[in-house]
Amino acid sequence: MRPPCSLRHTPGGMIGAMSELHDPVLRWYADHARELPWRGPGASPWRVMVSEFMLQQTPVARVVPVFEAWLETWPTPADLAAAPSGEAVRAWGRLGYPRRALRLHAAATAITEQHGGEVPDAYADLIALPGVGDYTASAIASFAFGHRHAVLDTNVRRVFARAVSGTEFPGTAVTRPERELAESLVPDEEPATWAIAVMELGALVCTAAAPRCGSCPVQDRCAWWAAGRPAYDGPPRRGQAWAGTDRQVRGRLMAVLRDEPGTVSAGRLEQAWAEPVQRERALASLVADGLVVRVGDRFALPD
DNA sequence: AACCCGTGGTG
DNA sequence: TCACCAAGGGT
Repeated sequence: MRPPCSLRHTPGGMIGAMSELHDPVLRWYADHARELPWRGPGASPWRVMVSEFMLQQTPVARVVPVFEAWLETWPTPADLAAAPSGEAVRAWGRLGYPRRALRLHAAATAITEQHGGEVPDAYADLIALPGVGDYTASAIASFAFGHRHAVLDTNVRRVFARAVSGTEFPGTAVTRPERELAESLVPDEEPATWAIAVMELGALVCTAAAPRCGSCPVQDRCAWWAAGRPAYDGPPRRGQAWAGTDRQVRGRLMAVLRDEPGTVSAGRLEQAWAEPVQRERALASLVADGLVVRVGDRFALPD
């Protein structure tokens, strides 16, 4: 039997609800964990790191094929660092937010130059890398190296919001009590398994839109369920405008550049978006981001 | 703190 | 159908 949950920290005085979560969640995970190419004993820290970059705001199903091809092409950080950043952007394909590809390339360069080509295991070294924030640093330190960290992603935050706090969704930003709760729940033994188990539960059962409470291992311990699944009552959560935004235009332009092996004429970009003011603004922002370079009167992905 | 950054699946 | 949202990070 696992020892009872640590009671060192008791935010909110919710010890009872907290300490009962571990065993059912871990048992559920043992039976329902997906086999993913960045999991398992064969998963190198680099594989974990690449997967975490790709999974930032992008669903698992879309990541898997790109991930496989990526690791085939660049099996180590040094391999990626040796390639032109534009090739990383091209290989990123349609995962979205292509600045992530640029940041992953920059992180690989930093790892090659400053860490002997090995993904660092310390949170402080990880979060210093481009494109690595609190979540990604915690995830790599935990999943790749087994370190004890609270891994707070959108899934984990939602599970704790419901099971412990009794609200349908967490707040916009991570609060101090929320972080302390998450940290208090991380077990001393196999903390990475706990982190990934809660995340998986949020991804497969305690989902945002249509939670499968009938299949949930902690339904009988869930504060939100006990309260009758009350509807979200917090501040309105901002939507993500799309049609007509610069993001849409940038996406159009990047799609053209990805699909061309060499340079692209200005005329070809005009076909992607007719309205000149917004097109030029978007193109300028792509150049400023380093996603596009001007080559004479033509355009291309960077070297 | 609020806003920006892609893309596509889904209920 | 269309609003919602997905293993966030940077500014």
